[in-house]
Amino acid sequence: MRQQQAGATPISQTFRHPDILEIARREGKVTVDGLAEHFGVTHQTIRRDLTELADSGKLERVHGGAVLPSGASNIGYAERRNLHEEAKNRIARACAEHIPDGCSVFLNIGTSTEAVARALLHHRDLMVVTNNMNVANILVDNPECRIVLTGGALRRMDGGLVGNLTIETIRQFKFDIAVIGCSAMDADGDLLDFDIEEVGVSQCIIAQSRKTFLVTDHSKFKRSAPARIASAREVDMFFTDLALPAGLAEKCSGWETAVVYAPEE
Amino acid sequence: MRQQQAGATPISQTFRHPDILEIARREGKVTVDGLAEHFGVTHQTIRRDLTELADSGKLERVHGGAVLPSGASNIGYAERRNLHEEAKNRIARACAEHIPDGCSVFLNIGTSTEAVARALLHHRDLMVVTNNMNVANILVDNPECRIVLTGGALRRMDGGLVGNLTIETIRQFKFDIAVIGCSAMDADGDLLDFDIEEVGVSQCIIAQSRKTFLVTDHSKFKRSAPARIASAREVDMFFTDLALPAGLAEKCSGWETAVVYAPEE
DNA sequence: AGAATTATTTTCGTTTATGTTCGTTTCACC
DNA sequence: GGTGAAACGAACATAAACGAAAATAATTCT
Repeated sequence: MRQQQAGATPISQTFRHPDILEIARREGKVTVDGLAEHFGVTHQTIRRDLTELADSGKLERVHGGAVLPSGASNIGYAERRNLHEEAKNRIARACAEHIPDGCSVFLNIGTSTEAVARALLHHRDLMVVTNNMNVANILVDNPECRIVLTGGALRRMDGGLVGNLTIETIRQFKFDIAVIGCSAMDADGDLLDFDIEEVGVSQCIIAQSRKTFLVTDHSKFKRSAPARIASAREVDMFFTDLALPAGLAEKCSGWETAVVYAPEE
Repeated sequence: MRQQQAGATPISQTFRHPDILEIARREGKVTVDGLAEHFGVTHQTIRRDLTELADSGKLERVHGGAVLPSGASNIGYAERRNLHEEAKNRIARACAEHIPDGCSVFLNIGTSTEAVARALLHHRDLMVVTNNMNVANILVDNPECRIVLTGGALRRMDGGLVGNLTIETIRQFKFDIAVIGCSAMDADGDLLDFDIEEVGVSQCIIAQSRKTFLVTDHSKFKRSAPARIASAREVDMFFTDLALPAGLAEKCSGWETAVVYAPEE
């Protein structure tokens, strides 16, 4: 009789709940079948879990599974997040493995950096500075992580905080590691972006960091973009999923830019 | 050997506790069975350990073991939000009615200001600046609202962004309306707060605004707090739910502070 | 060393989570 | 718009996990 939940439904506690939420956040949805197999339990058990998670507002129940509660998610962005999602998560995990506990990190705008945030959920004693509201919302769940947001106007499209406040804030810090993405990358090893303002931010981040990590999946190799952020020469570690285009790998080794491939597993 | 009473601190400086936390953080979870075997003790002992760790908030108990606390450890805040929730919403609606479309507004930290944010979900063409992540997350759902976040360290307790970045950001704006709350209010009409840092922020907000709106439910009239934000004299409109204490209403009318009561309906 | 306190184990009745079964609802396909 | 298959929720049985309390072991203190 001692520990009674205050309100109405005494929600059951199980190992699965945190995992289910993590999967849901990563994949955007979960299925009863998939979870039943993943955990090796019956469908009915998963249904109970999903019902409870839905009752407490963490998920939204649909036939056959559950999805993230509607609300904040932006459609176009959500689609882009699902694009190459598997690869991004692999890359992010590889990147997180090279981020030691206890260091200070900047996470830039971008779906890839958000994946890194999710991969940092179990790191300890981090200090994360970010101009990305989504990153902040993700890392709130890591109680051992100090979160600092740069100021700026909230861009609904991607949760980014933009404007001159951003750079001003960044100048006040010196990071151990900067984690950045890019919209495109050309054969010369130049990192490119669509948004000129963001380029300024990225350059500033690189300047304020001891090490620069780049996270980019292979789809960026084929594209181009108008604004130049920097050269891969300035990057210390480059995390990606597939082999670099001809010539680039050699350039990187010449520049002492370590290339880490996230295995397909 | 007697059982501990809840009120006192159930101190048990077992050497196992740090290890258990260490394992939990590495694995994300711990099992009673696993720990019992690992330490060579009985299940019951491990259960006691886990109960203690859970009571002190380090872990979250689940059937068969424990997991890391699932983020948002702001139980106190959630409770406070539910406190007088109805009144807060009424007050917030009254306040929102006095905020015209198309103006610029600052929303400060606090449960009352969050209620105002919810009441602004259907306003148009607003520009809202805030140091409260919750406010930003709420107003994301209003597509006709520009949102600017101040920079700062994220305080999980209440979603506040704190630190000197906050004031620096605020200084760069001039608001039509500032919406602030307070922790307490005394008979002289002074607005009080528990946190001295927040007082500085509130004062800065008032200084940068053409009008100041105060939202506070009647429970604040009976309390006190150590730090002084300002006098109600500097407030233009004061939104509350019940009649002001004797004398204060007269003072307000002398100060040209309009008092708006949110009807019980 | 002996008493007092604290930590752990043992035991036992109770609670909780899960699997199973079955009738009902929902969805997708014709 | 009807039909079959899948998904669903309720009810029950069971085994595991649980908490309380007494018994035992390991401390600390004087």
